[in-house]
Amino acid sequence: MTIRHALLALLSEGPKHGFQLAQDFVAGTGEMWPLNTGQVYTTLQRLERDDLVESDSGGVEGQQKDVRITDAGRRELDEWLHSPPDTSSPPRDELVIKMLVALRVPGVDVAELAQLHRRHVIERMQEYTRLKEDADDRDIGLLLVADAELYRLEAVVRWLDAADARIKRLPETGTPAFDSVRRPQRRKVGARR
Amino acid sequence: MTIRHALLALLSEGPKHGFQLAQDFVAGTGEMWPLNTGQVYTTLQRLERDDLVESDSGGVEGQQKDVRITDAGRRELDEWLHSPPDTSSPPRDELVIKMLVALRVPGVDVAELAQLHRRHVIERMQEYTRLKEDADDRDIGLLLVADAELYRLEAVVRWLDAADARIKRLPETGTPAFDSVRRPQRRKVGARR
DNA sequence: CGACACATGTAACACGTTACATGATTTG
DNA sequence: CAAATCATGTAACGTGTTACATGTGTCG
Repeated sequence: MTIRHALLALLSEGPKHGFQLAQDFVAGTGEMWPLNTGQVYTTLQRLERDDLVESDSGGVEGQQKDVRITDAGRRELDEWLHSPPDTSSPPRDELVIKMLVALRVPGVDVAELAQLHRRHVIERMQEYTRLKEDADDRDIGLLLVADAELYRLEAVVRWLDAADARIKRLPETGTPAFDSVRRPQRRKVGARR
Repeated sequence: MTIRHALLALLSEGPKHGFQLAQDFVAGTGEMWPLNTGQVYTTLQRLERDDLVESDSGGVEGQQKDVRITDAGRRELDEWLHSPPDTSSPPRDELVIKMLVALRVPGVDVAELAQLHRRHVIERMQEYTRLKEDADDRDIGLLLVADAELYRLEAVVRWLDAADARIKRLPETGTPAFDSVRRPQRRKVGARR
């Protein structure tokens, strides 16, 4: 749903054609987030199907075709801008799942894994820091995206450290495989939502 | 690719059938991440197609069918566990995109938007904090997931504040629509990767 | 002319989600 | 018996990704 609404937002500036939308999007993120041009057209088709945009129907094929946002599109955009992402359950984080399941894989040193990933994250933080230093101060898109990634990665490092501490505090180091395979499903009381 | 490998990990403990995998996954996250049972079966099909797992072929239909991980599956799992998520470009963050494009939507008060989202995030942080307080100390899955979400949300708050500051520091408050529609595409030099 | 940017699209595929259909087994 | 749980699956849909095919305009 992200690209969809982003295109809507870019169209709220005024009518554009597909190629320009793709470029505007990529340029707007300081080239941090690439976007395949082809995807723009498929997304535009869906937007048009849902009456959120309209285009110069008929016209010459192969020529540039201006796309306009509709009133319904403006309403949809406004709602999206003001709605918080995903109130239900927290987003599935690949690294979190990785560490979680690693606990159950026989023969894996989880603490070592945590350190491995920690090093990777630190390296990437350094990359983004360098990138910000070299960046044009006016490229607000790049700066905001780099900021976001830096804060996010910092949080990952903190979590890895906290997770490492939690795991070391764990009592049972015995093989969990035996338990888990045979143990009947325990019943949870008061599951949330 | 996340579920796929998570199932592989759970199967490395020993042979299981689909339903049990689904339950193990959900229980392993302290019920934080739901998983539709149906998806497990489709994912298992793909895993079997790729020779990462094998099952008791033929057997009685409708009965529980044990699935085993293969050697190739073990190698794949090990590689996944040790590889850092997505080195190429930073993950697309919906909130970041939202704020980025909001800058270009006429008639939107971006600072106000930032505060709106900030409040939402703070509320969710409080929820997860409460959840952790009420949780069973032994439910390592729930604790780790809640930790991850808390650190993540904290980073979001920091970013929102930083973004707000950056935006207020911006010089041009004039209508950007005019520029952007007419201005020819500027050329970026030295685009990264 | 040839390369390159501009411009529009399609095809195939992977992944995830929801909803639904179907039965077997257990238990109040 | 009826309801809940266990268990396996399919169908439809949305979104995203990569790769490809096709053509126009411009400029050295």
